[in-house]
Amino acid sequence: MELLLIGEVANAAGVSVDTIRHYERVGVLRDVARDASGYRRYPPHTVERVRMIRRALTLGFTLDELSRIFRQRAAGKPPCREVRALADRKLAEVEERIAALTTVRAALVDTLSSWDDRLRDTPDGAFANLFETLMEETK
Amino acid sequence: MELLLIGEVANAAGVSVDTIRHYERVGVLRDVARDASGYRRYPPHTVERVRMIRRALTLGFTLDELSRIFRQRAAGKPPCREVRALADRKLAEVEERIAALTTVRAALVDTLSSWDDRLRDTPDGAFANLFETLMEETK
DNA sequence: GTAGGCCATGGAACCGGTTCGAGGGTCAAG
DNA sequence: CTTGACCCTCGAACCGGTTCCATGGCCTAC
Repeated sequence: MELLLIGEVANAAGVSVDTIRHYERVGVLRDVARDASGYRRYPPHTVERVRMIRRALTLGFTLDELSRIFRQRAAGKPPCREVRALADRKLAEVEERIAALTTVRAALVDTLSSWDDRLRDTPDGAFANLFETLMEETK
Repeated sequence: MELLLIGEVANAAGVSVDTIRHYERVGVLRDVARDASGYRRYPPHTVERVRMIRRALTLGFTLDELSRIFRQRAAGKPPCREVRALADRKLAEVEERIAALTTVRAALVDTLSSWDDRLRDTPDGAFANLFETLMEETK
């Protein structure tokens, strides 16, 4: 089987070589064999591994969590139940953030409409003092 | 009129004294008079100003943007229209983030259900290799 | 006069993932 | 033998808002 250079892996996975080395450093990619020149040589499935990491990141997992999970797995202790529980917490977090952002969006829409009212009554070049209106809406 | 100490302002506005000094440093609070001991003495309406800043932050404005706006206003150039346009962009950003998070949430829900399927078939103490399933869902 | 609470300063740490920089090897093509 | 595209390491910068640190002055009360 042909082993890949770091740049090939990076390219195929759509990340930078720095990112690959970073992943190794924090332990989500394991140390890999080196050729005579000291270059890292990766088995092809590493690309999938990197993509999997990226996907886990977008789902809200952190590199630190992934590294802990992989370490635990390498130690022969299947972390599946913990992983499942962790994903559950991620879901709760995402839902919280959506809720918070939805509130923000509503507030922003309100703010915009009140600003537009105010701007209609403010001649060009005058001060509408928009930010001063921010407080009344708070309550 | 009684002037407030920094701790009093911080307390009333629900932030730390460090935050107040930070706001001064980045220019969202203007430099304020000092008493004989070198202590900052704030007019009471500063508390409202700090609350306004916090509210603007929750709406997605950055300290840097606020500082620019305040500077422009202090220079006699009403930034109202620009501020309005900026808020519009903030709204768009918030909506983008909500959309992104909604996608993530759906993916997470899918992931959880497929993991649960898999866990049902995996005896305790065995490896379910949950993360390996992450890629198929991508496409 | 000393303890405890407030205030001052400038600079650094924190979060997490990524990128960049300096300084230096390896290798193939022209 | 030089050019250019790779690769290596280790450490630091970046984003933004907040907090923390060391070091020191001020003020009140016991």
